[in-house]
Amino acid sequence: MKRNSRLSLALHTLGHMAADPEQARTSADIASHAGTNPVVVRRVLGRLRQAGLLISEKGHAGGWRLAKSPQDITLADIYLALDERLMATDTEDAPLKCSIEQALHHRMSEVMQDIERTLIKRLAATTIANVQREKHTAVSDG
Amino acid sequence: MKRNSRLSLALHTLGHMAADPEQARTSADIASHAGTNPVVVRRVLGRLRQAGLLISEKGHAGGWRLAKSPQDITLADIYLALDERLMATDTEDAPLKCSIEQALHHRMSEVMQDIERTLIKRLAATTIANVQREKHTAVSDG
DNA sequence: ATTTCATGTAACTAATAAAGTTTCATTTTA
DNA sequence: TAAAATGAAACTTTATTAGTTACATGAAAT
Repeated sequence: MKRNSRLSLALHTLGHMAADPEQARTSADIASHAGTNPVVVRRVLGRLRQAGLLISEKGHAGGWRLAKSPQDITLADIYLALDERLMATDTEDAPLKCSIEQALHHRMSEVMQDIERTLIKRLAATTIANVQREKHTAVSDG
Repeated sequence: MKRNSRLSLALHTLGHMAADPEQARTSADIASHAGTNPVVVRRVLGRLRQAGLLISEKGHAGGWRLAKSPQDITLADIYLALDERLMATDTEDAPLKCSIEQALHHRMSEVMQDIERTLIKRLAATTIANVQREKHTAVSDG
């Protein structure tokens, strides 16, 4: 338990959905397939719904479905929807007393922010449909 | 408490040391300046010592000192010494059952690893002496 | 030698965050 | 109206990190 597994769960679920976009899936089904709990699934997928990636429907034939075509969902969308951040540290917030401290922190933050922008650009280049397709041929670099 | 503050403590301490490299500092002094505990300081600085960035000496006039010139210590050295990793997730390890899961995870891992390499390159471009110098003029972008 | 002052380290406690669980209200459809 | 699904609140469990206590070790000063 513990270590952030939201990204794992999201990738797993969206991967399956991209392979068969029409089929609605219940939290219970997803949970049992992913080896976790329906409430955990609803928590994670709820974030993806808020980001406009998924649709959920209550009631009898309800469940979860992609909100748009697999070609229109990128890894960046998923990353951003989960609100993950690189390197959770005090680097950004915190009071910061000395100017000496400030200088190094400021530089580190600059680089981190820049890297995160680059990461998002890179992730935006891959859709969940892309990866699906490549799976059937061979997995090459990007 | 909690949130990873090792990087903060390391940057703070090395920043001061870069400004006055000769002076040895005790864990107690560093801790009181940083608002934490001597044992916590020894834990964090111990990693920097293992990485060859610091020297510690026991006994009377003992304490902590830079192991090399400030110009030879980069932000990458610090980052690597602390063994921080971008995005702590299950992305890498974990068993991975379906091939569908594997495809997305693999792609995500590829991008993350590539980004981390880029990050380290970027961090390697700044030494703690650099930042110190810039502090006295003005803090500009890099 | 002995005292003093420092690190090194082990073991424990406290706080925090995420996962897992229970429970129930709400909504939709058969 | 009953059944099946999500939504969400409240709670427990687990894992990680910071903080603390205690003491062994080593080096220097007296």
